[in-house]
Amino acid sequence: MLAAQRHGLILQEISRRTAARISELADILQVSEMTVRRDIEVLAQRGLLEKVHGGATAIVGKLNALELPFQSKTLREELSKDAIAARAALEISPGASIGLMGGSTVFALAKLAVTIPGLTIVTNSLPVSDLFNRGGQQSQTVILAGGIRTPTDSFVGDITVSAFQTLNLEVVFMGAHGMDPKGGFTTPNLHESETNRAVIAKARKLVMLADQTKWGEVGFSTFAGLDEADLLVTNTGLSRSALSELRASVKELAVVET
Amino acid sequence: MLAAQRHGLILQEISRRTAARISELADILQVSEMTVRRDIEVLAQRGLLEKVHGGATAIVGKLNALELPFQSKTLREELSKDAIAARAALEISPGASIGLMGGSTVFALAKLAVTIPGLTIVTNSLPVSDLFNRGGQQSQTVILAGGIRTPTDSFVGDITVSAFQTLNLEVVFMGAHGMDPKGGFTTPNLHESETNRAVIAKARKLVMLADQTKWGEVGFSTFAGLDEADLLVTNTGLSRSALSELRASVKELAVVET
DNA sequence: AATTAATCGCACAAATGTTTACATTTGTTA
DNA sequence: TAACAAATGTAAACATTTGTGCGATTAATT
Repeated sequence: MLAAQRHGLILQEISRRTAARISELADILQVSEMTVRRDIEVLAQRGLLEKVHGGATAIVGKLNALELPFQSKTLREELSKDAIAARAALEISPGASIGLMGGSTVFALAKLAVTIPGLTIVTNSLPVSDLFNRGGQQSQTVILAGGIRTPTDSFVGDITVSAFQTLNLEVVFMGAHGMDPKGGFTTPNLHESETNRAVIAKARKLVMLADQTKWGEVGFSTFAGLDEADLLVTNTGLSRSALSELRASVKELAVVET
Repeated sequence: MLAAQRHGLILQEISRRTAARISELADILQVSEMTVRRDIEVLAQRGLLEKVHGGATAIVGKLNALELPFQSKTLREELSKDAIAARAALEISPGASIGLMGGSTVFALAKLAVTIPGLTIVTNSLPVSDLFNRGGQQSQTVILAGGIRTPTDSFVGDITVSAFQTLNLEVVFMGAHGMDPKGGFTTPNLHESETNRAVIAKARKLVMLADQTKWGEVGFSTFAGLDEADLLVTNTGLSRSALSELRASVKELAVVET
């Protein structure tokens, strides 16, 4: 891995979690602590993070407060999400009206969408709203569908649903906690599930985003069958049988390299 | 956990509760009391909190400015808002359904409302939602009315309005940028004005909050006449003639000492 | 006022993190 | 591919942070 890549990943990790310790970063990046120290040294020199005893933190005044939406999980997963998001972004044409539902994978897509001009975005995710609010284009319109707030700063419930129902979206992008031939797309949160179902019923085209770790997972509540996805974007790492099951179920399948 | 992270958490806790004792913090942070002492020592050195026997307290003006969303203009205005909010809070009974519209004065009220149990709160203000999200009670329900986001992190527009229209609120609390016998209650933001108008039309009881600096100000758009307020809470400092004009217009007038 | 309880802060040891200097690996160029 | 430069890893000396025990100090209670 290139030093520049490492630098990027360190910044990403720090901005995501507001802080990280040397040992963690060394472990994640599979390099020695000394190398991480040197990386942090130069990044601190450039004012991109702050070096503290034991690790590094995001710069207080900068975008740290905004960038902490989704915590934990591994960097590897993060890379998968980014790859999936990149493929999904091809489905967004400038000037389109799109829906972005809450979740970390869709958030990765949102990061790419901020540069696309003329979009009308409807989302139930506060992190997504924050993202466009901070870095979006003048030509974009962002509507946050309100409602009841979940621990992950998404909004769900009747109010949320009715906001989506007023608006006609060309594409809706959605993540899932689980993806299974029998269980379909699932989530552990019942309210989120209801909200998703209502949005799907209204959507003209549904693009599901789910990395290979979701396969075989069945959450508490199903909000869609596999066959309801007009396009499923996932990444390599699924077994041959899983792929053929998916290919048979979803209308279109895209598998990206991680 | 990094020392820097601990410092952040301590400040957060202090700002939320205005004070905390060493033993509590040590328990929360899972470190020894001595470590908390040392942390508090450096934070006090930096002027971020005040060290007292038994723990630490927030510094009156300073910490609020860092954590809270609305820039403190003068200290006097801040105190006025708090006094007005205290009076307005009397209109909230436990278990009530209330509306809290965006604005710094209403936010001051929201800070008091977090301790009232059983409330159902509908707001178009992200800062208010954040406030309850962080410090609210289990028994409270908070609904954020989504829509288009303004620079002050309120939401406005059709979506916002329809969220309010679904719900029946006992009282709605609202601020204004201007208050004038001819101009009525005004704001410089047209969309905000439209949203306010729609909410007022639905509200059973309207409580307006406006300090004396608002008197005579006429913003771009009027959203209500003075006579539409069921209760106006303001503070001392208005002229005799202003008071008599207000008394004649609004249904009920409360003037608080600053 | 006397007594009790809680809190404070010092000193030291243990654990953790940093730095320096040098060895090793990896990449680049003639 | 030899020679060199750059990047990375290793290890020992050094510095910082943290926890603990304990007497001194402050608040609370009788």
